[in-house]
Amino acid sequence: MSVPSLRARVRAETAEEIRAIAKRHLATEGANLSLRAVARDAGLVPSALYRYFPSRDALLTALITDAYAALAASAKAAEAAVPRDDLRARFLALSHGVRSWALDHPAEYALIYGSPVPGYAAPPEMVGPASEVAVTLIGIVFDAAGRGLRPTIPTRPLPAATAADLRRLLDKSPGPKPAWAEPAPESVIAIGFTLWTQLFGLVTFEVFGRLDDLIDTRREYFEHQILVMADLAGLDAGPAPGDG
Amino acid sequence: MSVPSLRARVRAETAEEIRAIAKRHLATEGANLSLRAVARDAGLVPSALYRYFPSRDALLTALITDAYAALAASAKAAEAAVPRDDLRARFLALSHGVRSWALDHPAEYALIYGSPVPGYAAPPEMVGPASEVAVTLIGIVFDAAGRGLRPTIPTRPLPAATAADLRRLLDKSPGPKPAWAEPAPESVIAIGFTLWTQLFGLVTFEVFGRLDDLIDTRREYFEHQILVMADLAGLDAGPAPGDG
DNA sequence: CTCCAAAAGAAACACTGTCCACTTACAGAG
DNA sequence: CTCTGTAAGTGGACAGTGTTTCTTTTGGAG
Repeated sequence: MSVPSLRARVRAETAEEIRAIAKRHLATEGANLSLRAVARDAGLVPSALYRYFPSRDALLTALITDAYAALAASAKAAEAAVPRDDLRARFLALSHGVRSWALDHPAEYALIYGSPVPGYAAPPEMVGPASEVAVTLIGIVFDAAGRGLRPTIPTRPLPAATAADLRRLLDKSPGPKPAWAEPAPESVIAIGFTLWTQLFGLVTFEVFGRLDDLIDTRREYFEHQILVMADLAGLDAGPAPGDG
Repeated sequence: MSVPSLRARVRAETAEEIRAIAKRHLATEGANLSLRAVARDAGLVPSALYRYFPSRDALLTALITDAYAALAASAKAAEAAVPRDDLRARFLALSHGVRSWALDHPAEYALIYGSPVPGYAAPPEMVGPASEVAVTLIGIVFDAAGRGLRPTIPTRPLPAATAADLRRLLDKSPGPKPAWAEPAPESVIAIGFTLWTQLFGLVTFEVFGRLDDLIDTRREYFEHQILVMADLAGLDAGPAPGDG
């Protein structure tokens, strides 16, 4: 079992090629992915595809997994390339990372952030990849809170029930707990959710054409709206370089 | 031509029944609407349906039009039931109107705010119904600006190009122009777009299941996030009643 | 070399949207 | 009233789909 057999390797290769072809079809044809068409392009008979994916939905699921991973990779790479002190720049980079991947892969983006597919229920192992961007974003607002940055708006008190929801979420998540007491971590998460919603709202509107005939300067508009949210959350540049 | 002929009346009736059946199918089956299944339920042979809708996409378009109208009706009715002085309550009512309709009609909501259908391009006569909610929302922030309400955050200057976009939009829109000079109407529109994006971002996340296992107290969470945006925009209750 | 299991193929089934030729039924003209 | 043109509805076909079953080929292990 040390080295995978030739059969196993060529099998993995074929599966990978099928995924690639399916992604190409998705990009050109749109959401209606035809199993038979990708089989044709793969030089296979339709039923042969069932040796690799038990159903069309399974192939779709594989593409969804890949899409989540690729989106998160784009977003996290952009965010990681920025000095960690500069909270505002980290949020901006993360946002642009999400947006640019989405614009480059609109069909795949629609697959993960568009209408849920009818009978499809996300397998439990998908919640990780699916929430990577949100987790990274929450990490930024947590860092900000840890550094004493405060929202520019007086923090609106959370409804008690929702605060309990968010606290439960915090307790369930791994990693060290926040060390500060003020503001309450729940309200920091709530602000993170605000940014998260706005970020994907902006991207979804742009990718799905809701800005057509309204906004021509897409990138400027996006950046402006993101910066407004950074203002709202009180995300600010860190101390001048050479301070630590 | 004064009174429609019997043939015309029964024809309109049949078309309406087809739409109703299609909506029922949409609600139960999800997005994959089968023309043949609709025809079966209507007691018709599949090809007979083509006397009423030239294609499946045309039927879909009819449903989309209805959905836009119904959503706008729900939102505007809720908004209109609130004293016009109370900008915050108007925004809150509009938001709840959008949310409750979306939750009651998730499949129809997905049709209009989910992934765009592959080959489909919205006909020009759809831009009106499609933007009714946004127009109403912009109306609220305009009213607020006219009454001297200001965002709680210092207004971030718009990028010049985007400001031009928004000004063009304002010039193109009918109705009286805003009478105040400060803040610039463009930045008021920009704030309206912020609220618009957040509103539909919140609703879409909830309807599409992105809040599953995260937030149980959906309504409280939604209202909190909406109120945060009202805070941001500086929407406030009007003067005490009996002031005008 | 033999044998077995994996991979690929062939064919069928039940669907789908769409088109075409044909029949039926009705509204209006003479 | 009859005649006629048009609209509505029927039946059948076509190409395409996802999926299953059975069969054939083929590659690797003993």
